[in-house]
Amino acid sequence: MVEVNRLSETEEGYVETIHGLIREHGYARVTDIAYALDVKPPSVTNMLQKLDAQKFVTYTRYRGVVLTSKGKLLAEILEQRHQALKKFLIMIGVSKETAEKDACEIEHKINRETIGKLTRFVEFVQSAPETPLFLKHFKEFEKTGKRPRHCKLKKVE
Amino acid sequence: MVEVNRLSETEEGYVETIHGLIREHGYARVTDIAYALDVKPPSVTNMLQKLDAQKFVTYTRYRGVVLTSKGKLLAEILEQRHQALKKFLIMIGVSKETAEKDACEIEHKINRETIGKLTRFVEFVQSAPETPLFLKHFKEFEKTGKRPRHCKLKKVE
DNA sequence: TAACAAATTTAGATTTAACTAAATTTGTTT
DNA sequence: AAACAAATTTAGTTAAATCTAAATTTGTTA
Repeated sequence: MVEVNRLSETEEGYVETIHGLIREHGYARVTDIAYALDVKPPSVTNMLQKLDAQKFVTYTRYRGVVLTSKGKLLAEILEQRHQALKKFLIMIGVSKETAEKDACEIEHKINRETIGKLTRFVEFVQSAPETPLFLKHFKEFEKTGKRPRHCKLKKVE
Repeated sequence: MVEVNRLSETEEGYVETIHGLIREHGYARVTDIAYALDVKPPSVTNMLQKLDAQKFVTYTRYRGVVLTSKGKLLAEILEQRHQALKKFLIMIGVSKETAEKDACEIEHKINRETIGKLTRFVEFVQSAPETPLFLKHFKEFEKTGKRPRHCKLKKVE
């Protein structure tokens, strides 16, 4: 696994947003980054200069930004974290909107160990041939407040 | 459910720490808060003044701090969040140390909806008479990288 | 091509939460 | 009680990330 210097939460947010915009529109303008992050354009310019100094992006005044390979690597790691978190939250019944928001916040805070476990947990559940029983039971538990009567089960054959 | 003004992550951390120290030692000194949060004493004094202004604590110069009922309420909510998160992380195999650290970070970020689901999920799992199958299977999956062969199960009787 | 509008950048201010160094208060010890 | 050490507070600085207002650049349109 490759290491990338730890950035501030805010810096990571910019890298992620730039990555997302480029993926969706082919480019990332100052105005669009500002809109996506709900900040004003001067704040974006400021941060682009910082990220350029750290070689996460290549920034040319008045022209635009692209991610360096270092930036792309970081963006991909963040994307993976984001997806794992979001999938997990949706899995336990959090709404898509909240899952999206919370994944955004949490992904910058969480340790490698935790994100690793969570990723594998999501893989585990998603690799199941059908919705695992425990999730069905959890839904039931949520509705009724009661744990479904312990299902006595036995392996066939 | 009662509402408490949303504080900054930092402010919440102070309230929580003060609560913890009082619970454990009966009082919370500036020096101890500073040590617990890994900041210097002047930073603590500064924050105590802010938290007092917002009525989360009662602070008397040179004398000490106590939580107001508003502060206690917030601390209890944070404590619940913290415990739910920590339990969940430990449940999926994160080490106690990392679980503690990450719970600390995440608890200030997460939406009410998410923490609600997570809390109920933890309750659900912990109310099981024994370690649920899916957790055993997940452990297996972690070790071998493979999902345990779909266990064909059938209800007894 | 000159003028204009939109986008971007610069300059400088603000806020939050930290810090250091110096001053003050408290409590203990002689 | 005086002196001293430890704890706390004050004063003033710093850094990160934001903002507004004003200046600059770009690209389009008359």
